[in-house]
Amino acid sequence: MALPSSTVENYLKAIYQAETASDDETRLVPMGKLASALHVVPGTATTMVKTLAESGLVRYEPYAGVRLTAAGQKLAALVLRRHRLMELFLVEVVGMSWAEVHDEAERLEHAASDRLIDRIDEMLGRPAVDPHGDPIPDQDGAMARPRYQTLLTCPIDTAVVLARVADQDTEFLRFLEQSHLTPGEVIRVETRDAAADHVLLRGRGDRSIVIGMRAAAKLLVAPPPSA
Amino acid sequence: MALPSSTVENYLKAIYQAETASDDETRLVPMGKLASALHVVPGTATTMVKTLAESGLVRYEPYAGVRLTAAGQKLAALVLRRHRLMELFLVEVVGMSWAEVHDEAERLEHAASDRLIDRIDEMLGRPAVDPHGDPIPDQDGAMARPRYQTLLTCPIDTAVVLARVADQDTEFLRFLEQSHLTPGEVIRVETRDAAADHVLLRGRGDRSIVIGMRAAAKLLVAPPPSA
DNA sequence: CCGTAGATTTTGATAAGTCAAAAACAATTC
DNA sequence: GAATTGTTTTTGACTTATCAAAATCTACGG
Repeated sequence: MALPSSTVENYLKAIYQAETASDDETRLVPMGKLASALHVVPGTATTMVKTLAESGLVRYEPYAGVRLTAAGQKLAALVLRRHRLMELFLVEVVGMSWAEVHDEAERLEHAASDRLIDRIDEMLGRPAVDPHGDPIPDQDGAMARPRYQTLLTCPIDTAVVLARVADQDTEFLRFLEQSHLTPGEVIRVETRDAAADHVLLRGRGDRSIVIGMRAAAKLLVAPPPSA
Repeated sequence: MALPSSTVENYLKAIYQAETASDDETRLVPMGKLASALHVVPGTATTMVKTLAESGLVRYEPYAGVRLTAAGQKLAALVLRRHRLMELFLVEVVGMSWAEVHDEAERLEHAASDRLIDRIDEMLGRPAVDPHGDPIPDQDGAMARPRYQTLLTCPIDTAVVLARVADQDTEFLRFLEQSHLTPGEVIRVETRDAAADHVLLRGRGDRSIVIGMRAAAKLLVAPPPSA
């Protein structure tokens, strides 16, 4: 089979991410979701998904949605691998900002050869996660899938380690960077106020930070290593 | 004007390189040359060149050929800049082989942002030439254009410095690498034999190397620095 | 100046992606 | 269970880039 175009790669990646972002991962990804993730009109997504189904990369159920096959999952994971290794490389080696590497990697992931990616993997010491804490699949597409709590669900007044940021928006990442809310930081939730839609954090140097609940849900945390 | 597609970038680059490779740079590049450089049929090149002409990037004279306008030249030079900086980066920072970076850069040059390219330029200390000795244009598209002799034209039995290799074929480059015929090496032409179509060189460690005249013409040399 | 060889242009098709808008469907709500 | 609302699919069209093959042009030799 011919190598997938970057359009195909982007569809597979989007389906993969929609599947894993869902509460119930066995649910089909609806066309509307997929279309808006890819910034195309729904009809375009339908057409493309039908051709992906013919290639055996997805299973498509009309009016219901789409799901990756095993082959599609593997390909999607390898795209994510390229993307995440590239992001980490751009941060660690090239010295680009945490906040801006996503868009760059979004294009480079389709241009880099497997050889280059493996070389980067080696240079970085076969890392497990990218700069946002997203896990990096291995050459076979296998990837650790730790289940984290979020700042909305973790215990109050207990130290936790920020493990992963589930958003790639440049402005949001810049804000987090300035607030020292990057993976590895130890923080504590002091209060949550559903009515006010906010979460009050105590961060590095006892700095206090208030973020909205939507933002808090995007910050994934783990118990501190020594606890 | 919208950003040029990578196809447009490749056409401009090919025209640029055909122009500068020509003895008389004022001559138009014929369609056949351009088409074969890009691995397309001549009719495709004609069609594309006409649309480039409408964008003001080339001047096209039917049945005669094509030439870059000032705007086209600048764009082409910036593509070469991206390509050559990327090649040097892949060799110096990523540790890829001299012989294999060309194809990789061929794809990455269309995906890398100006920001990334400038960062790479800075990391490498604003280098003047790429790993093959090809000059690197600056941000404005300006580039030094030294005129070198070749191993066919340089004086016999005189030390010269290998300055540039005018060929990107991986196999050829691998051969040169193994023969220590890379930019910077000091070598000497011992004999040339037109009938036998060969040139006898004395390279590093007095190693003697015989290459054909076609290959010799691709090795550009300069007088040694201290001579 | 005529004919021909070789290059170039034209013409008609094709493939990949995409959109706009009409048609069809699913799922509620009354 | 019929109507309405919101998705989804279909249809027809468009863009970019390409090829195959026919038509045309240029330049050269006689």
